[in-house]
Amino acid sequence: MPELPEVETVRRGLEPYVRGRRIARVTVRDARLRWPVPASLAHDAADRRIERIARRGKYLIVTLDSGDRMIWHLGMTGRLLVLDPAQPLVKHDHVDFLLDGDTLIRFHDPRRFGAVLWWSRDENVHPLLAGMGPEPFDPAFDGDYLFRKSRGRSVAVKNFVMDGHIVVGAGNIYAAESLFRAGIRPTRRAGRLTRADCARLADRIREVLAEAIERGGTTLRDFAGADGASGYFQQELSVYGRDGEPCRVCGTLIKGLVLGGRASCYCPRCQR
DNA sequence: CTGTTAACCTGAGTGC
DNA sequence: TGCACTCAGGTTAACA
Repeated sequence: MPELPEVETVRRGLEPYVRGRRIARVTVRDARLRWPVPASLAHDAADRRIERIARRGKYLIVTLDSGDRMIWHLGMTGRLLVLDPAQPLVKHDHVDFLLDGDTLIRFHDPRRFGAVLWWSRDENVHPLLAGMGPEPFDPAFDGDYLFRKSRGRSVAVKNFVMDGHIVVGAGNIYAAESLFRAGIRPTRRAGRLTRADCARLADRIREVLAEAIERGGTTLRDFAGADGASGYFQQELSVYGRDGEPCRVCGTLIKGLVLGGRASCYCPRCQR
């Protein structure tokens, strides 16, 4: 479910509720997530104060006053909701963070592709975050960067853009949408992009992600912000999930195909 | 190194 | 109503 805009929406929703708050109790009901929730996490996080919550790619990083951090990831179906502590449990409510006794942050994840991990202050870099590409809004991410990185690469540009080693945060939806706006077919080999293509693509990736954040993300099925509200960017989608429907720009039927094992859509006329 | 595929897991939707 | 089947927003392990 969540790509960068959805994770950022959750981060912004959580921030006012968690910043400066003390963790009274952590309850792990099911530790079997993408990686097991460390057995010591509940004890180690208890009584710590949350200094801030940041985002790196699709990971949320919760810094504690001890200097240790937690890494939260939503996988495909994860939710992090701010709730009243009396909120009844439902299926797939795997981890609770009770703050100062009156605010509950609840991690809910049917498919369990998400993660709740510990990042010790003794570890400078966490293995999951090492080797990640730049943030799309980092000045280091621009057309020149994309051009350099794509030289000699035969992979389809859509898979290239979704590769977290190249740039973080663009998943299946926003990769498709960025390529539409840039007028580039998802099947084009990355190494065949011109300098101008790369400049346009970098700009459109940033643009699409920024607009989606403004709309509170894209809700297709599962996604909800920390307050449980849906996003609205799905109304703005030009190609994702529109296989067989007319292009909003030229009327040509949107084409679907599978790239790197993922469903992809593009307009055969607008994208070359 | 690059590139491709399957795998992890559950639920929703479709067609018979 | 039930069953078999497909697909889903992410990521990585295993392979050629």
